[in-house]
Amino acid sequence: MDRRPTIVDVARQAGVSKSTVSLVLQNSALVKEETRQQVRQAMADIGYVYNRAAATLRSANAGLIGLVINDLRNPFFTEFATSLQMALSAAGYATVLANTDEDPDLQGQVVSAMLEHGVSALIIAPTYGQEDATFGAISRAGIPALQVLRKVVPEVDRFPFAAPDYLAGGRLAARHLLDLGARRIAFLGGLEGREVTYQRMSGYLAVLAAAGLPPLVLPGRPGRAFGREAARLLARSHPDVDAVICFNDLVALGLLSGCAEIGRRVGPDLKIVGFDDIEDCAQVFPGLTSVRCDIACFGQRMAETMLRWLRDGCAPPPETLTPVELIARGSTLSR
Amino acid sequence: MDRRPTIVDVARQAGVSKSTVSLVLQNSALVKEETRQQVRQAMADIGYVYNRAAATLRSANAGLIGLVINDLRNPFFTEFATSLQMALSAAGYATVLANTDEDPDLQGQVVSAMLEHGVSALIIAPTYGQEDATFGAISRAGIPALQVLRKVVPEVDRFPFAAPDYLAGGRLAARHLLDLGARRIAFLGGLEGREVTYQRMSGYLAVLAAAGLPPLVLPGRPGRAFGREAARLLARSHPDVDAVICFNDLVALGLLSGCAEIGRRVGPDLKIVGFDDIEDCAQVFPGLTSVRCDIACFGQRMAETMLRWLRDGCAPPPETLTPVELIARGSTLSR
DNA sequence: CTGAAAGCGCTTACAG
DNA sequence: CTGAAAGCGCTTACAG
Repeated sequence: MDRRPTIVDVARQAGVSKSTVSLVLQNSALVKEETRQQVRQAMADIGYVYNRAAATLRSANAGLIGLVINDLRNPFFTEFATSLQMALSAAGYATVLANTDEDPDLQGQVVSAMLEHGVSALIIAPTYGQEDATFGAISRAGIPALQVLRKVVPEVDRFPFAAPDYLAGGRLAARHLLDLGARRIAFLGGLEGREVTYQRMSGYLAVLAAAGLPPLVLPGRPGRAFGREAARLLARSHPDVDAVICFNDLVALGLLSGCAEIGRRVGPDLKIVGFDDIEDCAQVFPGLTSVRCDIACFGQRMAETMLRWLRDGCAPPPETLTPVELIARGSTLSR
Repeated sequence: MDRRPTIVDVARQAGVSKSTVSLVLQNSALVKEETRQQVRQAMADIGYVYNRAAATLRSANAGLIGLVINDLRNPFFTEFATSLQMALSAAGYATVLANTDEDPDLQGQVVSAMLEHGVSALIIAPTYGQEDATFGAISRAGIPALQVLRKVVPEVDRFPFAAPDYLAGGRLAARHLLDLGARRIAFLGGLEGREVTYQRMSGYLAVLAAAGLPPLVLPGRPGRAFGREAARLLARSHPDVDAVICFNDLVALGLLSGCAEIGRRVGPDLKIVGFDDIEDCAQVFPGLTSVRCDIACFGQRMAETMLRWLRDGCAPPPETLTPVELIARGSTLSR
């Protein structure tokens, strides 16, 4: 047997027609149990492998879902992608994954490639820029698509949006610090002009305004390197700052390292809150207080949402915000 | 236009036959430049999207490569998967990715699913267990497949193996510590019975044996949590240990946290070397000395290797070990 | 250089 | 419940 066996080979082996084999493949209730057994046995005997390309061509369902991620190296997104992929896999869908590295051109390319491959749906943690090119192409393809974690196009009826409730998270973080007696609270990291930065910052701004305290916003790249440098910057240029809310955990973890480096005590001297609650937060010392988005759960939830949309035609609500909670750890203890 | 346009529609629009359109799609030199332009224009005009499923059915090349990873949450593997995917994407291949979470059953499942999807090739960072089920299926499908980072089946002619030179890495780490005056060096982490654990340990064992020093091996799960606990274990049960080589960076970073927690000075009191050199190593304080595997480069290299195999039929050598180097940082400084 | 025809391996109505 | 036939959108020889 040098070529791959087809349903015709299976049919011959089992002594039925190829239509019957096809029905068995689809778990149709039309086929008698005994026949089903025979067919399955025949498949096993000749080593049949289902050819999805052929099935796709006829029925226009590839069983393939595209997952596009703006920064897959960030553990927050890794966890998201992993939990989503595993949930889809359990439901019989394979995941085509691409990292766009915050590059809009790359994003356009990979989305086109996925559409050519006939993905049945797309879940996209988008990057900013060239939104029309990317989402226009998806729109023309007419497949279900979810924008997650960042809203980059306003058409949430066509492209429903879901994310953790960043605003509430920022509020929780700010209140936590106020309750602990902090009086000069900064917001650190996140690129200026990005909607997601503003989202994560706005709860903080609201709480400070309500308390009659002035905000201090120090934008920066959302990675460890910036956080680490910021430790020096804070000590030198803003010695009055007694607490910091970071754009994400990477910035916060960098800041933690930076404080260790310059010998500033995290907790008593400077309280630090991260955002996302990636796994590292619980493992570093002192532990990093963070806003838990439960991204693994969020990933599973997005998988279910998409499966429901695909299977029952039941589109999700235009906007979904999932709850967040504050996890207090050593980085905000006073001693 | 409610159905997706096909090459027939493009042909009609451009006033040529559908064969010609197909040739244009394949960038065939047979088509006159002027005709090519017309056809491309027609595609753009009617919003044509290439249907790869149809092409695959006829020509048996899906332009899809499967990537199977045993632990995608570990930044080492994330970086590997990301760099590989991006290199494949640049070459026009889409990547189907799955995390197996070290579960052999899951691995069998996702590999089957990928074969059904007609992946042209497979790159697999395998888990231990049920090797025959997984690799038997790949073998029957007859597609090129690479086992990377771990060798789990001995048939390296059929499944070429590539990984960083772990043995050399262990040797570098041990020599580095001996040169710095360490006299009681432990090897920490890695599950017993796994080939990869032995690989990473063997350079250490060889160097210690040559120096006439007794080894101390403390196996454990390859994550931060184990490393952190190990700080206590070492201080209590093995106070004479003055240096540690860790199975991977996660263990080492956990150990770093654990030492901070119990107030043990990393460097002067205890020297620590990690393995992999993930990005965090340079960002923590003190910086973590580690064995650099340059996994991003390794990922790109594997992409090229596979592309050459696929395009030129040029199979890689049965075993490839890529060089590693020791990156010294604060965690092995004496003060 | 271009066109007409067959065929890849399935699914889908439609008869029986 | 099962079978014969058409067709999904391409590619691939084969003529011209």
